[in-house]
Amino acid sequence: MTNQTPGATDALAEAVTGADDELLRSGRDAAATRRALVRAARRRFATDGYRATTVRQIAADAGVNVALINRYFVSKDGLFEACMLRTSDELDTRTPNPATSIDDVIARLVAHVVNAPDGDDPLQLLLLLRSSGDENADRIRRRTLEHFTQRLAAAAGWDADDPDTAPVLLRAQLAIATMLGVVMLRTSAAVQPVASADSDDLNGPLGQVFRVLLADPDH
Amino acid sequence: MTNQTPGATDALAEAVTGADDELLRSGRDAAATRRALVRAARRRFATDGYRATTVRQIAADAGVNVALINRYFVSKDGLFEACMLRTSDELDTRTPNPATSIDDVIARLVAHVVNAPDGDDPLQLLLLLRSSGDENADRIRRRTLEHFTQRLAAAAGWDADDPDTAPVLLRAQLAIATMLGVVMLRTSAAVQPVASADSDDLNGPLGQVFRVLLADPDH
DNA sequence: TCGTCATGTAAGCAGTCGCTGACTTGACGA
DNA sequence: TCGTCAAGTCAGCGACTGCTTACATGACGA
Repeated sequence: MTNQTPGATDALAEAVTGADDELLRSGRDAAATRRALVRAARRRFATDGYRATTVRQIAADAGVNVALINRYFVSKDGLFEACMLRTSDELDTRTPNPATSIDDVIARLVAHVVNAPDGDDPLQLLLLLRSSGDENADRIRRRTLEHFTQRLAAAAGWDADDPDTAPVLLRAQLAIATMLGVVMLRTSAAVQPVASADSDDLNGPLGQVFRVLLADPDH
Repeated sequence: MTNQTPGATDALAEAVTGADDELLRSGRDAAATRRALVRAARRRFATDGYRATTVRQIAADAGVNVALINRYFVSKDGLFEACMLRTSDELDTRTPNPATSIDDVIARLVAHVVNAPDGDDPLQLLLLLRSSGDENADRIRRRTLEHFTQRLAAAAGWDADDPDTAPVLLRAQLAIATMLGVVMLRTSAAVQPVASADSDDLNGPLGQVFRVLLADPDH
């Protein structure tokens, strides 16, 4: 089962990096096609889930022929994996570094839940809760979440060499769980009142939760 | 599109109430068959999601012929709807009443997340995050979550006539979001360390979160 | 001008899905 | 003993799924 389609070997790496384009207008640009597919797929996978999303939908959203999904990403699973890597990458570049204050970290977490610079960022968080059943994609997902946990713990000012680092990681992960749960209720279930709550409504209580979980009492 | 199959009109109501049976041994008992189907379906829907679950899987799990799903629940969506109602019912009977202390309420919430009396209770919580795409089932889901929010707020000792009841409901909903997020990370993604954390590990931090969200400062 | 190859297209295959309709089986009262 | 009907079985239908294959198109160097 070696890779026979030309350009498919590095397709994943290429599609993961680089900025998103709008819907493809004219073809004959493989890189742009791959980006358009990943962009469309991430939206669909995040909102509808893996199984409910069809490759024909994704292709139509991207304005691209269906067969190109298999050409560039080998399979639907391959495209899903590329989406995971892309989200993992974005999460990495956006987590605040340890230099920032705890209040700033918390503020950015809340902002991440409410809305984000490019519009559909909370949805991308949901991708971390979707499973394709593919073992490889699931491993990436798990690794991304655990990596995010460590970076968040570090950003909160915790030392990785701390003897009791395990409970610290657990606390950071509970904060992530809260984020994911809130985004779920807001977008997937549209439950009131949290679905229509704005930044002002959420800042207080969410900030308290994150502070309880992440703030070092010694700070 | 009126109901033509005998017994299908009250099938939903009957299947929702009553205790679960084990896998069906010998047939000729419509009520038991319905219960076995709902029981098997709830497990599958909660763990694998709606689309990834096939009616043949459910029927096999229940030890029942596939066609009976359509006979008793009209459609796959109908069975899903019955599962929702069932979960809604269980959630209602299990939420503590306002008489209990806030500490007791919090302890029960944590227990709900970690594990439950009958074994797979946290999984049933996940059903509230699954969507079938069917409008009716989604409405039940939303209503169940909002009802659960109100009962939790009441159990925490908040007055429904409180002038600022909206932020109270929001706080209760954030607690529910945290529960759902944690269960998601534990069961669906199997992310460490939260996935292997036991009651002792979770009691402290989760209790703090729930207390911050639910505890009335005037109490 | 022509050969080459990356890029994109069109049609369809094999499999699975939810669901249906005609059938059999069994319990039970007259 | 037999008629009746709920309960359950069985084979298969139409639609849709992911994916493949054969082919068309355009850019570009020799």
